[in-house]
Amino acid sequence: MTDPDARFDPVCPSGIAPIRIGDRWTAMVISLLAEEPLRFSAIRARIGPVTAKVLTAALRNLERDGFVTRSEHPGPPRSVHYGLTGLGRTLLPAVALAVTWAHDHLGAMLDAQEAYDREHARPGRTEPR
Amino acid sequence: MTDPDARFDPVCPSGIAPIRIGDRWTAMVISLLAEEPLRFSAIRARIGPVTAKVLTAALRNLERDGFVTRSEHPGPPRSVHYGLTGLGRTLLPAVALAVTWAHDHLGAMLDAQEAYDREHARPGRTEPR
DNA sequence: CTGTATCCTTGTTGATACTG
DNA sequence: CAGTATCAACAAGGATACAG
Repeated sequence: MTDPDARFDPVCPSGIAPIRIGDRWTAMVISLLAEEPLRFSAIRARIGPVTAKVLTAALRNLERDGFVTRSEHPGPPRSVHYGLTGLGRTLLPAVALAVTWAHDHLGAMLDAQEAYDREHARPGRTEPR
Repeated sequence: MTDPDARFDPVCPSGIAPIRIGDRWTAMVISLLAEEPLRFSAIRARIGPVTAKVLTAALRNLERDGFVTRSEHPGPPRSVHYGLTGLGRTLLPAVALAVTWAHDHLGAMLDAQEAYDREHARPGRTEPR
């Protein structure tokens, strides 16, 4: 909330969390737009490593589902603003729950995975990979 | 709760809902096991159209994540029982939220999609596809 | 600046056949 | 009964180049 740019990892740090909202970038976009409407380049800058093509696809799906609005402001240079709709806001509790779950239980899940892998990776051999 | 077999569609009716828990069958499996531990064939019968391979993969992932336990009872015929762990139960609120969201807002989302498709499908031509 | 057009890699889901 | 082994089909995600 204090950084102007590129911070992020609340939900699905690389997609490891079991609770997902839409595709890979949907939850982040919804989180960002919940605070304030943003233009394409602002969203992209804050999310970080996402190509224009993929972010465009995510925003198109969001728009098609009725979760975000898209408004063009002619230029040049032109700008396109995206904002959350009321329907889009109904997803915020789900995003919040995903974040809370990850905060509370992701570590336990990762530990369980490690234990499982240790136990099921060729019994008798201690070297992983 | 009264049917012994094959009923289902609470979460992700075909994967259209935007909130997903794990892979395609994870939410259903968790919902089923929340009521009572079940054996492989029972899970499969209740879910319906899922192949043994895919259900096995889902259960393996669930086990690896520490969400379900797997206990073998030698036969023949043998049986393998699956049950929810405490960590697995932490996902129940997420499943419940997904079901509630779908109940409350899936219709609006579907309507938005229809409207979007109607508007963006070749303006001037009324024929879809 | 805000995308679109290709091409490519990877992951997910499933059908089918077979095994302890 | 409870899986495993293969093979096939498809969608998601991304790199790169280009366009309005």
